[in-house]
Amino acid sequence: MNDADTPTLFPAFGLAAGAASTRPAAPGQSRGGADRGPADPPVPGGAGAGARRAPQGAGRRRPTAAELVEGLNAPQREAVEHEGGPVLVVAGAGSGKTRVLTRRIAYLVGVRDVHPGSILAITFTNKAAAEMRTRVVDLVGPRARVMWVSTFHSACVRILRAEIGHFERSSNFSIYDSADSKRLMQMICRDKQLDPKRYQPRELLNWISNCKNDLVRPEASADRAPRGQEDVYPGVYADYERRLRAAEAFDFDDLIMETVRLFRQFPEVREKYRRRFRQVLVDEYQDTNPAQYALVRELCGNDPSALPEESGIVPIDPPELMVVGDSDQSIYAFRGATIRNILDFEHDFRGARTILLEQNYRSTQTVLSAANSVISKNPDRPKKRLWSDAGAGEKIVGYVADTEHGEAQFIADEIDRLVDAGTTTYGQTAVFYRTNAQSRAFEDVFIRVGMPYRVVGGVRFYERKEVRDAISYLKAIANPHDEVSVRRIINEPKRGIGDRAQEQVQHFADRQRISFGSALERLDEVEGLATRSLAQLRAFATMMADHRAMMAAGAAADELLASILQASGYVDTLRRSNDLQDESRLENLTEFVAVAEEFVAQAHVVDIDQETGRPIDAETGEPLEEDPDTTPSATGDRTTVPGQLGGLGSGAPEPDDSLPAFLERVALVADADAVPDGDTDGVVTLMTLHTAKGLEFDTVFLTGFEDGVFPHMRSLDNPTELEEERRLAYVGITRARKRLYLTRAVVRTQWGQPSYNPQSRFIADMPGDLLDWRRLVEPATSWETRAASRTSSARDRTEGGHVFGSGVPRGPHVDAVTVGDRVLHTAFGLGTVVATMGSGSNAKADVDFGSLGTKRLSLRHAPMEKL
DNA sequence: GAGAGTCCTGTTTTT
DNA sequence: CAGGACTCTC
Repeated sequence: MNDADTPTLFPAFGLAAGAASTRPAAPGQSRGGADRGPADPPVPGGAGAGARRAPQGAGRRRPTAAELVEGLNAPQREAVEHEGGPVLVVAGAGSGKTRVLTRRIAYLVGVRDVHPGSILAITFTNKAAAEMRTRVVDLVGPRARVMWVSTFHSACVRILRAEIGHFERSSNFSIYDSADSKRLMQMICRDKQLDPKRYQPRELLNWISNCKNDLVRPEASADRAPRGQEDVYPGVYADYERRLRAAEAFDFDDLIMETVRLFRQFPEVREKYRRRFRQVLVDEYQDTNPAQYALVRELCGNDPSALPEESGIVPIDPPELMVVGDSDQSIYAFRGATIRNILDFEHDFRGARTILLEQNYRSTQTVLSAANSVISKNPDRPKKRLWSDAGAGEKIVGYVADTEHGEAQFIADEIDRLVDAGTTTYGQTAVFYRTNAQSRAFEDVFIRVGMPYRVVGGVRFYERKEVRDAISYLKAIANPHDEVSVRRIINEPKRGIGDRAQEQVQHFADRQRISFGSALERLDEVEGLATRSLAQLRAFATMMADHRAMMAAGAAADELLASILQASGYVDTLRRSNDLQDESRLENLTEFVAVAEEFVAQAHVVDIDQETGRPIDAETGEPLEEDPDTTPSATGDRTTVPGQLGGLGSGAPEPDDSLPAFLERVALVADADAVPDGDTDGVVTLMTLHTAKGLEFDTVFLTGFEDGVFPHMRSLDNPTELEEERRLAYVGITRARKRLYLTRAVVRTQWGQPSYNPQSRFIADMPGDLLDWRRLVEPATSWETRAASRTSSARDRTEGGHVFGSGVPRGPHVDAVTVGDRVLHTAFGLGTVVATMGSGSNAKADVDFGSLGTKRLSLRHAPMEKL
């Protein structure tokens, strides 16, 4: 949490800031905190060398310009050295993008004498931010720490905490994640007595999120609502906003939208940040949404809205802007990202240049050729072609398993084989899948055969009930008005504050127009409470008040967490329980406390000189540079506060161990932040394709190559979504350095029922001669044997290994069916159509085969005929 | 007010 | 199949 500006602007809310900054570092925690993770060595030579570097003294030599561009190819170098107008770096997969970014920042600081405090670098994940910071610090020394390297969300929180007073809102706001938002929406739907069938919280939230991503406020949202919902949807949106505000909370999308709104409504504030950030860099630009684009535009555009005359502020020239991205790797359209942003960059930013990075340093040519041919099927794509001089390398291995377990078994066997042969290591191997649900089969098999693995994502740590409960306690302490959090834990563990009692409190709160939390402070005035309920409510209120007092007195986050878990009876309840699930809950809570302790320890990696109260470098003991003043003199407020250096939530030294700071970190961490760096722990990595973006492994297994799985079912009838799926395939393929496997299962259990999916169309998009099919379909089980032998294998095998070719089956099949039709299936026999879905080549039908059950069949592929 | 049992729905990706 | 929401009973 930044707080740098907070105390000056909002003394009343300054409690979070000061307490920690004078606290001396705990013994043993003051050293070497900043050099985790792989880093460029101090002398340029190549990214990713993992060695822990020696501490750098104050007298370390500045890298020279030549050193900073050493080993770069021409376009990379051009990007690093570029000076002046806006630049778009189109960085294909594996083209050294991160290297360019870090070297450029180092170059700015080391050669062009840009003050680190005037650099703003936006990354997609906190982990990427931390890594970038570390690398730059390695290159130019600790003073680089004062850079802002963070995600859009983190940067906006930091700005909002400092400036939200302009909107007359408290800087002590909570951040609602999607689960919180959902709960709030459920409350709203209940209160408005909306038919839960017609109005699903999730759907409403998605719609609202889209509005916010497009910077559309409730008043203006009517024409975006679905037909017939022009009143209800905007009404719900308005309500949602009201209640967020009452709870003093922002949801994820608000963080961006409100910052943009702030800049637009208060140009002098915008100008302040434009003056501060003279160098702006945005990574993964293809994944930005319209709101994020607007933010970049506010900060870096050359036509900012006019400043009020009376402010006397003369607008400053726009800062230098560099955005880096690859439209082929845009995979977040589903959450509002617009590929338009990168495609139109040159148009949006006057005088922009484009630099193309097409040489790939990661993969073999075989891998790249496959990736190129898949992605080239996307229409209207800016042409570019990745190339590599790494040589052809091994062929891509294809494998068709009978079931998802067969698929997993093959992969387990194959990994063991490769590792035994010394060809690769567990840590350099990854298994990717489209949806998290697919991880299960792999886990089952991997556990059975003793394969060391780790799953990234999936049931996220922070989504577990007990962890969320703990967080809610903390949030409720930090922000008494946070309705969602207070309500969540008021009766958790059960303490006899039931629905009735809560309703009465709510009722009172409504009548008094105060928050639920405030009503808890005035229990005596609440009518109709049973004596028992009243006593329990009082106890609860007292407990919370006590912890708020602790917080105000400067207690650190870990201390508060441990205390509330005890005081609330949460831990005791779990301990007493016989349910063995509760045992693991207890473990998770222990881990969560450890997370908090780690956070607090981190907070003190930046040492504070006790005499001067100024931050000193943990390694050298020398004073760190302060942030440059962020404030235009015209507004007169001073914002530089010692001890507030470092990037928020970015893995940088965090000089604030307070509860709000901890909550902020917790709210903004992504699962991707937990992704291990390469083979740090020597185990096979399992994750979704989305999570895989930005990573690389020697050996990659892409699984579930089936139409309906990947590409995902929901995209099959939508060309735009199909394009995104294809980009996802492109991302997956280009993760592989040396070996790539594509696997699929003939039959896989999906939502409890077997489903037969045809081969993914993406396979047909690759040249057949790149593929070496290790196994096709084996005469083993029921119908696919007969079906497959007739449709593909025998005939297609002769076509240069391009096995399933067009994927159009031979033999009996039907083009269309309607409900009630009787069909004869080659394997299942006589059946009755009970439902149909999709159309054209995606048409499917549910067919009741009596004792064999009902099966969903793709008409295109099902070997059956109409009777 | 709590807990057990049942229905039912939905299964993409995440800051 | 699983998780959540909802209902019913004690």
